Amino acid sequence: MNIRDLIYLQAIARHGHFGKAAESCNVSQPTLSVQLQKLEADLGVTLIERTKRAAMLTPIGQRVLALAEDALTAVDAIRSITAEASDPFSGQFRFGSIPTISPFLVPDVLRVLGTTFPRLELVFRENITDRLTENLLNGDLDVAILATPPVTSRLLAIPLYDEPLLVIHPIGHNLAELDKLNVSDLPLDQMILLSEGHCFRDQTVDLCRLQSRTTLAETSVTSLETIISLVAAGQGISIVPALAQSSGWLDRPNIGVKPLRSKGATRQLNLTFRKSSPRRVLIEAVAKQISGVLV
Amino acid sequence: MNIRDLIYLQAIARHGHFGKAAESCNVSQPTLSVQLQKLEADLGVTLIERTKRAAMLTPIGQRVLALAEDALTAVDAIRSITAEASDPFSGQFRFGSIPTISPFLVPDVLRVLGTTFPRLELVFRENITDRLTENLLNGDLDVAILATPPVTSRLLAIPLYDEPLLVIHPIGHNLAELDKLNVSDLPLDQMILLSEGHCFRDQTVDLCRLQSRTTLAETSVTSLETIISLVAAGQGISIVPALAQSSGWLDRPNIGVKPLRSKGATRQLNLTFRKSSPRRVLIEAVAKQISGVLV
DNA sequence: TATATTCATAGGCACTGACTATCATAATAA
DNA sequence: TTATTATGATAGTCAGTGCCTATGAATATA
Repeated sequence: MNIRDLIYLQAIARHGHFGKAAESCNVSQPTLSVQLQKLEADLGVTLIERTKRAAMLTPIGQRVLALAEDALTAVDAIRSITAEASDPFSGQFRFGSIPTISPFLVPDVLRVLGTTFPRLELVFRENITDRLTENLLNGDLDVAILATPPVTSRLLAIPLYDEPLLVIHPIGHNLAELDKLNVSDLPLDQMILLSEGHCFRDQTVDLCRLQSRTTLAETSVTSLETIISLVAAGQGISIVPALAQSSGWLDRPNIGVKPLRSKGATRQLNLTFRKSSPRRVLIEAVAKQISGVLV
Repeated sequence: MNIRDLIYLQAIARHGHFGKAAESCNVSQPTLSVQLQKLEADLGVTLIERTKRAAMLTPIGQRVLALAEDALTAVDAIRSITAEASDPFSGQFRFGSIPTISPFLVPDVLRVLGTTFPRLELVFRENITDRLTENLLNGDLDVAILATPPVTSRLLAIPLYDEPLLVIHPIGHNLAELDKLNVSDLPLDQMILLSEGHCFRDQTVDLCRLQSRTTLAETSVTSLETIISLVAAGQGISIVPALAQSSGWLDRPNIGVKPLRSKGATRQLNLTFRKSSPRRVLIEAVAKQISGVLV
């Protein structure tokens, strides 16, 4: 059986005439004649009763036609949804980002992508790097904005932004007197860190060459917002990504901000996606737009 | 697009693996690979995202698969109903007969056909010859039991029974004294006829060489049952088919029955059907069974 | 690094669907 | 009836397609 055969059957039934049906299908009459015979032989029943006057459906032919039209409806639907989806800038676009990026970036990204790609249906998901990586690999996400390079060769990353790191401290803190800060200047026992699982915690710890056990118990919290509040309350110092400042999160009365000058005191944001993704064109366009937001 | 392609898509989606999918379809892996590429090129979208680890559906691939499965369901249904219907002795069988035959014959015919062809779904319709002929020609009936030969070469007829005609008269009528009746013996002015449209009326009139106008007004009625009752009431005489007697319809106190000996005083019952009917085998078997009833 | 796995590609072959030309049969007109 | 027209079926031919085997490229795994 064949979709074409079903269309032929439908045409013959509609026209009641092989010649006219053939014309409507843009094929010759013998083609229809032969193909219908094959279909009937295949199914083992007579679908059309031929007369010199009219070609009419048998009872079983009517039932087959009804089902054939169901099938053809589904096939038409396939053609129609794929015709829409063949536009690379349409359809659902699922992207994720980590908690230390999303509050500073996602609102702008959603706005820009929404206007640049109006036919895209944007779906956003926030989670830690490991979860987002899983989502990427099993196809639940199209892209993720991460601050770490891909952990597997199945993923690719487009660099978005080399983000400086900042030290924040209470206004009265003695760091306030220094202009240019180095990691070696920091009183590491006063550092407030994010809890485990956050890649930004790992980066901070690596940078300071701390044993992660040293400060875990008392000073790890689950969000940058909490860290900022604690610093503002004079409970310690911390390192935060620069986007926090440009988003206005550090504009608090009791907080001092200093750039961190040490070598490697940046984190590289990138747009990560499956190497096998069929939406490469769209993803690269999206990366360009996000980079634009970050200028 | 092609039904086979949809099956391949389904298999790849299920197995997440071209090789296994190919095995399940009993084709080689390159076949699947090439065919899916063609399908994707045809539709203009990527349906499957290929990895060395797994072949997974894209979002549009999932939507296409859902519709493909709708189509395949309909196709399976076609295969299943045609497999059933490929038995020539199954399915709906629509037959008709004229009013001057059905009361004597159809009950027995229904019983015999029902037991001989248990998978047949019998549908019966009674009407006059002209209507039944229309029904035959437009495909609303498979066969009809008629007492006249086909009016068009598009219909064929299998002879069933050469039915004698009988004269009925009131017991006290002077015909009662004659043993063998001829048409010339009949007092034609006392004849009660069926109304126009009934072929049996036409046969009777032809036989008696009456002008149909002569007796129309007073003595035409719409059923044989009425005729028999009128004769029983002494209102006239009539000619009835022999089956009326074997069915016991003439077993009434005041009715005398005499065979009509004239040449051509019979009517030939036959099973009429479209020459183009695809159910020739079944129809011939049915004719045989009806003939059996008539012995 | 070597091996195994997986999907893609290339070349060859058989089958199928399409065409044109023609036939057989039936409906219609002369 | 006989001639004409119309319809579906058949025959022969050819191009396209689906399938195969053999092989390649890229990745995962030992």
